[in-house]
Amino acid sequence: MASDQPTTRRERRIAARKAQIIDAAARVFAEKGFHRATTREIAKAADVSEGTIYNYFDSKDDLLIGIMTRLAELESLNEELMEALEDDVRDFFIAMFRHRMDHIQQGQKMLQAVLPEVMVSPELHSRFYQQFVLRIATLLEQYVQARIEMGHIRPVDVPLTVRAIQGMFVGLLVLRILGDEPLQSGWDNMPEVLATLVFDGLSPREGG
Amino acid sequence: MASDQPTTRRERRIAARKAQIIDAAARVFAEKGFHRATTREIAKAADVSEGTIYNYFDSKDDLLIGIMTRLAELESLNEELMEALEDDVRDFFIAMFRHRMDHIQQGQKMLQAVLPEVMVSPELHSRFYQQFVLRIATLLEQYVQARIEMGHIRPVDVPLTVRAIQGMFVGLLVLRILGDEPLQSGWDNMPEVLATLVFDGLSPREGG
Amino acid sequence: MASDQPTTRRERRIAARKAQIIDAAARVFAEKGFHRATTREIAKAADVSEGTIYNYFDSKDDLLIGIMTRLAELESLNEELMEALEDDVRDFFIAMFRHRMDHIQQGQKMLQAVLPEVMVSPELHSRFYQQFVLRIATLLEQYVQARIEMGHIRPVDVPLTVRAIQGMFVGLLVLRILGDEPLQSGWDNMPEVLATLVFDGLSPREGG
Amino acid sequence: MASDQPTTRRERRIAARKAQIIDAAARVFAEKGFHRATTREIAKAADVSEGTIYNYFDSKDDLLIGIMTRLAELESLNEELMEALEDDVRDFFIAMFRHRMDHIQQGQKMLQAVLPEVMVSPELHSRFYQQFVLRIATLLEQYVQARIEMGHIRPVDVPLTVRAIQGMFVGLLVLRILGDEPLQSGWDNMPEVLATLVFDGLSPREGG
DNA sequence: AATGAATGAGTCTTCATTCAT
DNA sequence: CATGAATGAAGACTCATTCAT
Repeated sequence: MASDQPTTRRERRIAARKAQIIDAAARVFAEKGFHRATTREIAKAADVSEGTIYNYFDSKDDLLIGIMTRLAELESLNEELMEALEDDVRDFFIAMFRHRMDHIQQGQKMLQAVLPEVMVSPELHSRFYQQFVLRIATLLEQYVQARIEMGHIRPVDVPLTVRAIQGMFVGLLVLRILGDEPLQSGWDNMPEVLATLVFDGLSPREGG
Repeated sequence: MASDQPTTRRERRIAARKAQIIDAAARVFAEKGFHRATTREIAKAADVSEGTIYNYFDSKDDLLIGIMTRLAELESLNEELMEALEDDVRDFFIAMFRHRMDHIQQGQKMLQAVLPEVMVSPELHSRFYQQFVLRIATLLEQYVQARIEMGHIRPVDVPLTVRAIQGMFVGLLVLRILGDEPLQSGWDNMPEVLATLVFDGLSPREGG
Repeated sequence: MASDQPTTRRERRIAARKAQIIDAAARVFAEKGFHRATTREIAKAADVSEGTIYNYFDSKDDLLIGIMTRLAELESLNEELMEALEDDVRDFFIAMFRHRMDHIQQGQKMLQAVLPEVMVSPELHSRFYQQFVLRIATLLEQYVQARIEMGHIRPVDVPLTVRAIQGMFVGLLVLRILGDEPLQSGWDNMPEVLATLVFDGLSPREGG
Repeated sequence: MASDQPTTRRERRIAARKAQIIDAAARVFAEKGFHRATTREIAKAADVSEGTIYNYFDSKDDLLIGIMTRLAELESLNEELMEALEDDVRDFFIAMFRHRMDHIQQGQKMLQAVLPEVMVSPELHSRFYQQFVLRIATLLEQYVQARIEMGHIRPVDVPLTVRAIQGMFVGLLVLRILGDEPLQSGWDNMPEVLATLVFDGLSPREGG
């Protein structure tokens, strides 16, 4: 399913270098922002020369694309979560929430590097939106729609409800970036809190 | 009630100029991002010279602060919403949601200008966080806590639940910036959707 | 002898304003240097508006010319010193030295404002040189030449010797500007020291 | 004897580039003055790009510091002159005068670049004063004091006398910068003239 | 005659990108 | 492939000067 497993020694070396540079870039971008980060800093953080960066990436912008691509590879929503699809609705939500929270936590550096720039650059809007928002939104819409029809979820405006949930993740990421303390220390409890908030709201009234 | 009504002719002229420049800056920042926006563009958008900008603001950074300050002035959460405090819980939430959605819509340009930069500049983190997140969060926490004690809201982890709700607003703003279509066209219906999602989740089970 | 004694009330007012502005300019130039001094600062120091400066002077450069002119007016070498011309040679030198040292002390602000800029701007070179160096040099040359012929001064290379003496004054001004402490506190004794040095020489009196 | 001989190829290349840029800067500063000189001009004069300048110097100000440092390196007062210390007093003075005059002539561009700015910038005052004035002054004071005690020099106010001599050099540099013609053409004769003036004095030999 | 807001040309400085070694 | 010095375009900011009030 993954497109190109690097097989040859050469390909593996190249992939490793790219990863090394992307990691450094993500770290520096996250810390100082895309524009305040200089290629010099990134080179130093990656422990290579500035010139080397340009042997692997076309431009500074391309580094950002690289981070997004890397981030997308880490997205394994499908496999892990698909298994929970058949679970009880509530359990599925908890699983999904946990999955997203973990994902945000792991990828925070990269998301923090990418998100602000994405919000600002129309050319990146759709790339990011498609890659990270729409795919999940579509999936969720299908799921919710199906469960509504099965009577497991109260009838709601599906697209908007899904946006609200999606938005919550994005917003929690932003609050995290802004350094919100309760969120920081309570992060691990969020899946349950969200499940209670969202799911009990979605579930049909007891005794209905 | 407003602290300093500019009274003299001179003060009014200065305030007008500042507003004129801030509006232009917000527009340009929103469109191209803080760093890609040039002072020349802002000057042109404001129909003044570059030099004039610096007669009213210390630096480009200061323009951003100016936008935040302006945004904060538009915050009138208290007055309008306080009246709804005694309403039925559900009605209050709808009122609040509507209020926030309107606010986001009106201030989108400015928020779009400010938010990405705020996420990226540690010095701005706390300023923005205190001004736009924490104040509302604190208010909501108090409200929710009180209503829990009155039995109008199910016992929940108050701080985290409030973060989830706050996050939703922030996240919806981000999705809006990213150009999400369903959100765009369904924006006016969001208050009800959110109320259903969030409130019915908070309300104690019927017959409980 | 002075060209235009301002007689009418109007002329006196104008002259007063010019003096007020020139004083301020000299102070600010002396403190921060011509280029680092802004017209705004000068205006503030003169307690007028920036615009007013331009009602009395054509440009910032013109202010410098104004200071030089003012400085030249203070030069009254002739009158006071001419009386000493017939004195004993040694007494004349002491009188002259004292006169120059006083002059430097009084006009330091203005000289400090003017000299560095004069050294740097070829257009000002000759103006300053003619006004403040050559006139005195010529006078001294004539005096020394005459006294040599009278046997009161040892035969020397007159032009170069006079340059050396002139240079001493200029150089002492520079050292003063640089903040040399012994010079500062011993300034009043300099005339005698210089007279001993220049007139008697360092070598012990023969047969003394 | 010089502290750090650049040994590696890299160090030599860097030192050469710095020298190349400093020379250009000194030329341009001397001609137009520090503030009227643009980095663009300096770059052109040094035959490098503007950016390259900043690879070797932190700022335009730093170029001035660089010139001063370079100038200080050329100061070899000690070695060459120390040998003359034991000479006849008159011969020592001639040697010193010749040394200083040569030094001024060689370093005129750099001095002309540095001196006016030094007079104007309090931060540079002491740096220059210590480096170029005080060191020599102290040396001279010691010498004169010793010779007075040996009876080779008439008892005088040592610090002030030394200032007068120091001032003469500085002043002659200034007159040279101002384009004084007799000085220009007679420069090579100045050491003898100065020696006669300072050491013998103007007064005719008693009993001569 | 005085004011001071508006102007915009001019400058230092940064930094992504290139390329000779 | 790696390097890092060189490049120069671009941009924030300053400030002498003007002019409407």
